[in-house]
Amino acid sequence: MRLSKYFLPTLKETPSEAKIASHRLILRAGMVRQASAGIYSWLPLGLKVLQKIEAIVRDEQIASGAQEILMPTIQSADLWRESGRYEDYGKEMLRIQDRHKRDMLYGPTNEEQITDIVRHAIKSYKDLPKNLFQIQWKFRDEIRPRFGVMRGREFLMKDNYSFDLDEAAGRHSYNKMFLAYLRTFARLGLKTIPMAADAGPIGGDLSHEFIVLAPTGESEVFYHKGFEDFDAMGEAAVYDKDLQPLVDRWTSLYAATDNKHDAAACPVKSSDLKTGRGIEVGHIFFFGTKYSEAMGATVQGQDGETTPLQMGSYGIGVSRLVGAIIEASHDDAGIIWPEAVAPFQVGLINVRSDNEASTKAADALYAEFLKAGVEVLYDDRDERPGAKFSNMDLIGLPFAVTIGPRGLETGIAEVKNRATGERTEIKLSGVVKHFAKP
RNA sequence: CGGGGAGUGGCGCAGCCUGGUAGCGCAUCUGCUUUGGGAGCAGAGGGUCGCAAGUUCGAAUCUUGUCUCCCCGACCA
Repeated sequence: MRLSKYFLPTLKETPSEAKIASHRLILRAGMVRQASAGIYSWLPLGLKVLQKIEAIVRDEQIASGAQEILMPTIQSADLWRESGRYEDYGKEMLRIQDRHKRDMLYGPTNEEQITDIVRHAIKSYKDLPKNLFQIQWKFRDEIRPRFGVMRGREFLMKDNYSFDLDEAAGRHSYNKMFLAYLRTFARLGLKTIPMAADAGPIGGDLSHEFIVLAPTGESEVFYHKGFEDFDAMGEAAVYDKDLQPLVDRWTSLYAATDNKHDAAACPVKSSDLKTGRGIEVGHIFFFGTKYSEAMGATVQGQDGETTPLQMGSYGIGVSRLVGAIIEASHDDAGIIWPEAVAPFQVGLINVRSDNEASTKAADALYAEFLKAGVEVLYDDRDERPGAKFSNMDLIGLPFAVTIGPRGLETGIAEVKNRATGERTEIKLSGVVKHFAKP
């Protein structure tokens, strides 16, 4: 993409309302624009990142055996009356009426809806297990939205729901998601710690939160230093074996957020206890028959008996992850994207767009990048070098390739690693090869 | 929902106390000079001062109402 044609409204100055790094940076980098409190439009650069995160989340869901569906954002109040949550959910739920004065709502989550789908379609134990997921916009009318995209009212969420015949099978489904979440966040370049959690309004007795460690996270977290040696990517994606030992290992060490942590009662000796800051990006629940009983979602077992489905639900805050990743990875100059979610892999800078040789070389390199299938953002604008460098640092592409008359004298380009700041000189002929995926 | 703060050009702000018809920096446009870390000079365009009512000869400025946004707290993917 040529920057001269790209819609990328970056800001030199920081909007006054943004107090935390990720909020400041998504605005400055031209990724989003606030529409109203807690509601954002996604601009090209931001949407690209959102979609990359979405793709990884989707990939790991599918790898775990889940199947993708898409449910509506607007739901009927009647379904929620069946589960009793229409009354219980409170003001967080946005309630609306259609032209016939029917009560509707903008879904804050979809347990009722999925249960309705499944109870009509699944009648036999032979249809189980099933795990269905969607990546869909949700709306929760937060008392106080803040932190930009990290705590919006409208947000993109991956939610999925497992259905099993008995509790043991349900726990296996739960464990699958536990593993899938560890892998998902690791692929996104994040260090996460699972923590035992209250089930909250969704209900149930088995629940874990996944907390991303970020120096500017919203809550303080306490965890056993042993977590630092755990490697989520090392967990092979084998889902049909017994996953309990793996889950046990990841949950054997102490971890708690500040509202749960009691320094006096903490079982970990202080030399083993680490503190940091974190952001909740995922939450999984196993709640058994809470909804299936209330809504009559049952199957016949092998013995002919009718039993309610064992269910779990699992969420990942996809749009929140955009903010969380930035909180975990930025510096004074701007964002530092992990390669897996970077909107472009490489930024190409022509420092002297008035210089014929420089422009020719940069144009040629750009064409070569495109041909090699490397995602490249080419700053071909007639701007001063300083403006181009600063802008490139701000939007945080993993690598910046600089072409200018000075390097052309010896036939080299400068490649800068955004994360490390390291600069290397590479022969022009070898630049694209350096980035092309084999 | 409790407490605090702010709405003046795309962004950041001054002006308000003490009413007299709107200003600064950045950005934008034109021209010239410049060009390896957010250039310089000259010129130009752009504002119902959140909205509504009121006081007044006259309101960005005073009064009342209202809407929106932000920050701190309790709650949340």
